Amino acid sequence: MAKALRTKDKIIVAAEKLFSEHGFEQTSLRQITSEAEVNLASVNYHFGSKKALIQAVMARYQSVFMPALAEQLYQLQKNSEQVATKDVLACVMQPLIALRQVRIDGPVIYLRLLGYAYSEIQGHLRKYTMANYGEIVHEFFQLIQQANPNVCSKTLFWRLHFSLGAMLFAQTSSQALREIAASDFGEETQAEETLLKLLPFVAAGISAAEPDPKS
Amino acid sequence: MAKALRTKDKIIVAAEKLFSEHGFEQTSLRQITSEAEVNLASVNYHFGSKKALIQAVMARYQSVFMPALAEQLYQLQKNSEQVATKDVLACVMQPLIALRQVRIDGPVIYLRLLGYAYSEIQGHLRKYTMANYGEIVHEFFQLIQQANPNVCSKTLFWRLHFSLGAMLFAQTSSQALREIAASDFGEETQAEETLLKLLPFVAAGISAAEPDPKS
DNA sequence: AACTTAATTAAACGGCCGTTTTAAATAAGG
DNA sequence: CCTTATTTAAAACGGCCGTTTAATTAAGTT
Repeated sequence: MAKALRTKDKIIVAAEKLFSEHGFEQTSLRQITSEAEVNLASVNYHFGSKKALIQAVMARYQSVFMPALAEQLYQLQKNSEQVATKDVLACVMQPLIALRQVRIDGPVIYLRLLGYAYSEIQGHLRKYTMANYGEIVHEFFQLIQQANPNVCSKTLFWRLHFSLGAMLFAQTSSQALREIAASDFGEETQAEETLLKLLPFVAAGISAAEPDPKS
Repeated sequence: MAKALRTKDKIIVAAEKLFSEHGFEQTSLRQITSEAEVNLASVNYHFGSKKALIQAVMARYQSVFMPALAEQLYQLQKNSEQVATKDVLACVMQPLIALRQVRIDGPVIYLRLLGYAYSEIQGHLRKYTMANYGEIVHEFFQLIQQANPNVCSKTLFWRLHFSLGAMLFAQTSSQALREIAASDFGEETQAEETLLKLLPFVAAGISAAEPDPKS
């Protein structure tokens, strides 16, 4: 029984690493079981299928991140009458850091997984997220609207997805971009620094004045 | 000889469509040759390999887009002493529209191809682009710097890639997002409208004031 | 017209994929 | 200690992949 959990965990740990590095579909079960040093068939024994393994990996992070996000949003709307866009956005930082409890490099892993999940299994992840954590997502959106009363909801919807795209792209190609930045500007950029640079960018973009419709 | 060009073109047309819909690695040569109604082996005969086909597809669009972008940038810096961020960004619109001359839906196809190219073949596309059109990219960056003298170069580098990520993400998941937006807000969103919504977002993000380093 | 070159075709190659089946080893319960 | 599940292990399954081969057809040249 104790050994069994070991095997299952070894698969999860290896799968998270390889999925976050190469994406879901580009990672084969043979790569995962080789990295985990377990037998190929044990994946299907413990998880049923590759798709189920992917879901298990994602669910493990979502189940930690989403409740933590809900708590942050609750504290924000409780303690402040007038919320600012940057404060709502900042609510995602602590839950991200909380992912260290599932894995030391959990925050980075989760963001990269999210990026691949969005580009590879399109609507699937969104459907799962909305079904299980729809209220949290909805509350996040409401707070963003509250912070930007002069921007129409439809525009905010798009701008939030632009922001998501900026974050996921930056994370997915983070390593390559940081190398280029280092060779162009001489300074090293840390992975977490990227997220800090992102916040003012998306905060300004979300709150930008809507252009004249006659241009 | 006339028939030969037909086959080669039929492959290109089918490949562009399927690549832009499902990505490069997810699209098999058998899908392409089936869609094009040509023999499987003709891809390797006319292009040499799948990788060469991908490069041919991308090069066809880049060779139209990049010179057109260079012309726009030249006109901008020639006619205005003080350039604004939104004007530099607007320089990409006409070259995008010019892609209609390679295919009716060229602009959309090109952006989606770009998105997959960045996420799937990471450094490869960037290397190719810089080797062939490095000066144009560099001039674009210079104009952005010129328009934002108060933002340091390194920050602008990251913000431009955030912008690229926002655009590519919006295009890659454009169809799904537009469906969601339609069901949530009742109005249909056109594909081109998405790009217009993007401009003020990234313009504001790029020009955002840099935050205090002590936060 | 015959001949040379180019283009198309059908079939097969080796390789990796996710999954399943088989049997052996291990742990748990009576 | 023996029986019964549970877990690991190795091998094979069918399927799709990119690529190559060899034979056939079409086009171009003198």
